[in-house]
Parts: sequence; structure tokens; C-alpha cells
Amino acid sequence: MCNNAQVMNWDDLRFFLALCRERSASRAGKSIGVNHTTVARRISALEKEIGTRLFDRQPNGYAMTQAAENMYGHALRMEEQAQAIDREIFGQDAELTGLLKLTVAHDFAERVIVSRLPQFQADYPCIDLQLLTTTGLIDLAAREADIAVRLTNKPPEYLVGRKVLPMRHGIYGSPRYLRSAEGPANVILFRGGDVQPEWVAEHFPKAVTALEMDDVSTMVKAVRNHMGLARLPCYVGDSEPGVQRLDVRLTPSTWGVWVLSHVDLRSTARVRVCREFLFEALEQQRELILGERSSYYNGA
Amino acid sequence: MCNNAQVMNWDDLRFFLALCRERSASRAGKSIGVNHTTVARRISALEKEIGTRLFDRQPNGYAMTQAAENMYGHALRMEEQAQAIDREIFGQDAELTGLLKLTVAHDFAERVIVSRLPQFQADYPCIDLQLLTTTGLIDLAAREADIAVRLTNKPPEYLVGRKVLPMRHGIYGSPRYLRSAEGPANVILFRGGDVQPEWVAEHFPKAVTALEMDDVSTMVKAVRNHMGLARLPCYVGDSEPGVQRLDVRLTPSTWGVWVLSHVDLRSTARVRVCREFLFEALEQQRELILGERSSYYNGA
DNA sequence: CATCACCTGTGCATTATTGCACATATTATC
DNA sequence: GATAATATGTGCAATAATGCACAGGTGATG
Repeated sequence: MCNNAQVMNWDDLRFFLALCRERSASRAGKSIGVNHTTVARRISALEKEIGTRLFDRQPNGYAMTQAAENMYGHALRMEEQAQAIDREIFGQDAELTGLLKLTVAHDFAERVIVSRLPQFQADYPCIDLQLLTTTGLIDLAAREADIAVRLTNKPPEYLVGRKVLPMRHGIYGSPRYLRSAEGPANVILFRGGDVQPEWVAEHFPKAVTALEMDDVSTMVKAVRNHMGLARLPCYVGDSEPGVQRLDVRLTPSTWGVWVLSHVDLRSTARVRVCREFLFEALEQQRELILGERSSYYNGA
Repeated sequence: MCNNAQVMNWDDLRFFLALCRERSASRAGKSIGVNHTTVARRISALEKEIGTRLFDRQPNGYAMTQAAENMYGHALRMEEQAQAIDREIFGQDAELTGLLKLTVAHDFAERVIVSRLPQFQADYPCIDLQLLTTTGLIDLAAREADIAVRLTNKPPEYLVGRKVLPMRHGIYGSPRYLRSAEGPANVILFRGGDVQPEWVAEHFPKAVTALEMDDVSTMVKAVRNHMGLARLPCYVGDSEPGVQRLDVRLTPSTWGVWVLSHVDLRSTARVRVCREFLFEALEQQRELILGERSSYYNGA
């Protein structure tokens, strides 16, 4: 059978998707790792081939036409299949060589994980480990990363893994702040909390909010700079010089430290050894994570 | 967000599919319209990029590996989406220009349709009509053809269209055979019928099977060459010189002449005008198709 | 208003891809 | 056994695709 049906270049659809998402040839090019002029040319070629304009060119980017809108869902489903193929291939890989991508929240990476990586490298010299600590979303289905260390109370259902350790928090302040404090306490809160957090209501009912922040690494810096008290993960507070913990009881967090990967990659040798390595590394940091070696403020 | 996930060239998957189907680079190349060396190179490139062998090379072709088997379904689903995009684009085309592919069984094309096409060309000079009369399967979902004239009793559910006329059959023989016939009749049957057809049982119970064939065009040639009687569509028997019809009653066929196209193409201007043209062309040939101008054998 | 950051698009040199001609091997046919 | 048909694969020239440098435009900021 001879199939002479008209065919477009399927790879142009990859460019099409990137442009739909980014709405600019420049950003799309960065997204998929090509020059922006290549994006523009591939889209023009696609438009010419199918005889339909897909984007309106504007000074600040590209706007999808209705034809592009109609195509988008189909292209997206092609991508899903391409990603499934990727995972299929990678998932059967029994080699302890090649690229492996690990994503960890940056503050956890800095304080808990990075010090363990030289050991992983020594154990598996042929694995090219890439550590991704961006604060943005990482898509494991798209294999932007192969393993994630996540601090969460509920991991996504499409990932498999386990909770290695629970997270523990403490109230931390600088010794100088704690010595000089009089009157209502200054508290440093996580941004987005409209209501007063439980720990404030229970232990510091008269507190004044000094600062709201959205990142624990910057919060601990503010604590260290005598701005007030903050509820922090123990791995943060106990690894920061110039900060001490208060001996107050807190309701334990439901959050935990999870090691996760995509179910399709469970047979990949690299993923397996890295996962096991992480289990052990986290266990070795158990006391830090659980706050069992906190330095408590004792009034001096 | 920067997406640095590993990417393969999606278009290579088109080559992959062709090779899975054809099992030879030569045939796959013909199938998708490229040189066989291009197929081989693209597959080698894909294998290199994903680090997995997909095919075993053999003297008479390529054999899929397990990895290729695992990929096949995903690639097939990508193709379905690409085809849907194709129909999406084509389906919105309001122009009376460009390519239009019409598929008709070859004997019906020769006897009923071809004589009408000059008129279509005069009416729509900018439409590039391609007539496909291959006896193989034509996939309208893949836009191997845009319109089909089909002789059937039950068209596929994914196509839309209408039955323009019923099919009518007659019993035909050559005048010479009919004049000289003595004793049991020789009958020429359609291949595959284990049991005696109804028309034979009813009108020629003592008949001898002279020949079994699988194509009405060759059957009518055998009839013309005095080999016996055959039940033929009227448009075949009545358009063949040297053949006459017997005046015997037959159970009317449930088959009909259908004009069909894919539902996605209902808005395409070219498809619409061609469909309407076919309705009219078939109506103009009504007497031929319904056997209303048969030349009956009268004993002379 | 000037500057900067970001955008799209053009031209050119470099790199990658493709078709063609050819070689070799295998199988089927006479 | 000779021939024809079909297969995979290599080398080379022609063609296509790509990145880079540059140009011009727009909007935000100081």
C-alpha cells in the first residue's frame, strides 16, 4: 500500500507547541534550545505547508489564530505520546552511565543534599548527575527531571516514591533578639497567611508581625538579623549560625521529605541507585531534619 | 520556565512508523515519498539519539526489536493526532483550488465516472482532481483520499455520505454462448462462495462452475469470451459490447452506490462541490446503473 | 528624552540532510 | 548456473536548515 497522504513535518509541531506556550519566538527558542530565528522560520514553513496562518505577528510576540487554537489540543496529545516514548526508552535503561536529573528545593539542597553528592559521584562515577534547584515547577512526566526530593504533605498521584522522614519545625530567634526582647514578640510569617498561625496564637498571643516572606532561606536570614521569631524547618534553623531554637511545643507538621520519580522509570538503573542513595543520605541527616541536635536558647 | 527535557525529533517517528509497517527501508521510503537511504539514516539517527536499537537489520529487511514494539503504540497515537490536525486544517478550507483526491473502484470508475470528469474539470478548473482507482484499501482518515465512491451495503461508520442509487445485477452471457448452449449451463462465479449462489440454484440448478474469479471486470471478459453465464452489476454487463442479459428475475441486491467522505471534511469547499457533482453524475447514469437499458437476449 | 530590555525579521556562512549513483548480498526464477 | 529482482549500505554533490550578526521597532524605566 502506497500512502501518499499529505504530510507535515511532525517536528514542526514541537515548535508550534513551544510558541503557543511562550507566545514569543525568542522565549520559545530558549525553551526548546534553538535560535529564535529557527522558531520563526519553522513556523513560517509550517504555515506555508498547510496553507493556513497560525499566528499573528505583533511587536511584542505572536498571537494564536483560531486555526492554531483548533490544532493545539491535537499537538498536545502528540507531545504526551512523545513523552511516553521518552519514558519508555529511558525506563528500560539498565546502565549506570549517562545523564540523571535530580530536582530538590534549593534550601533543602544547600543544607541537606549537596554535602552528600561527592559520595554519590565517587560511588557512580559514570553517572552524570544534574542537580536542578530552580524554584519553579519541574515536570517529571516530561523528564525535565528523573527524581525529585519534595517537601510535601501530599505528593502527586502520577509519581511513585516514599516518605523517608517527617518534617519537624521549631521556633527560632537570634540570641541577641531573644536577650533584648521586651513586650510583644516580633514574628516573621510565611506570606499568604491571613489568619494568625497556631504557634503565634498559642505561644505569642500579643505578637506583632514584623515581616512576611515567601521563602524559608530568606526568613532565616531575617531571624539571624535580629528581626524576630520565625517557625522554621529544623534543617534550616539548626544549620544556620547565629540562630537558636526556643523550647516550645509545636503541633507536628503533616509534611514529610519524599523521594519521588515517575512510575515509568522504576526499572531504570540510574534512577534506582540514586533513589537508594537518597534514602540513605536522608537517614544520615535524620537528626538534623528531626531537630534532634537543636541548639536551644537558655537565657544567657 | 525552561524545558530542557531530552527531545527526539518527532518527525523521525513518522519514519519509524513507516518502517514498522513495511519492514523494509525500500518500501518505507516509497510509502512516505523519500529515498530508502534517508529512511535508513533517519532510523540510525533516532537509534543513536535514544541510545536504543530499534531494528535488527537483515538481508531482506528490518525486524523490530522489543523496544520498537514498546514504542509502536505511542507512535501510532501520535499519527492519529497528526491526521486529525490534517483534517482540521483541510476541513476549514473554503477555496475551490488545490488538490482533491477521489477514490473509486476501478471498474466503476472506467464505466461510470471517468466520462463525467471532463465536465468537473470545466466547472472547477482550479481544483486539481486526483482519481485513485487502486484496488487496495484507501484510508480516508489519513486523507489518502477525500471522497470515496463505494459500492457497499454498509459503509464505515466514521464516514458520512449518502446512497445515491441502489445497485442492480443481471445475468449475462455472450450471444454465441447463449445460442449454442445445450445441457447444463456453465456459470462463472465470484470467488469465495462455497455454497451455490441463489441465482444459480433458482434458475440453473444443474449448472457447472466454469470459473471462479474475484473481479467483475475480468468476469465480464470471460463472459464475452463465451465461457458461460455470470451475475454482474448492470453497469458492467450493459456497458460491455458482445454481452447480453437474460430476462430472469433476481432478488434485488442490498448494495448501493455511496458517495462518502470523512466527517471532518464536511466544510471543505472542494469536497462539497465534488460530492454534489458526483450526485448529479450518478443520477445521469441512473439507467445504466439500474439496468434500464439492458440489451436482452431474444433467442436470435 | 535617553536608555535598556525585549521583540520580530533579513542576510550570510556554516552545518546538516537528502537524493543519486554505485556496490554488495540474498532470494527467486528460468 | 545465470539472470533478475529486491534488499541494505557508502560516498559525494546538491540542497535545505541553522546559528550568528545585525537592523529596526516597541514598551518600560529613570
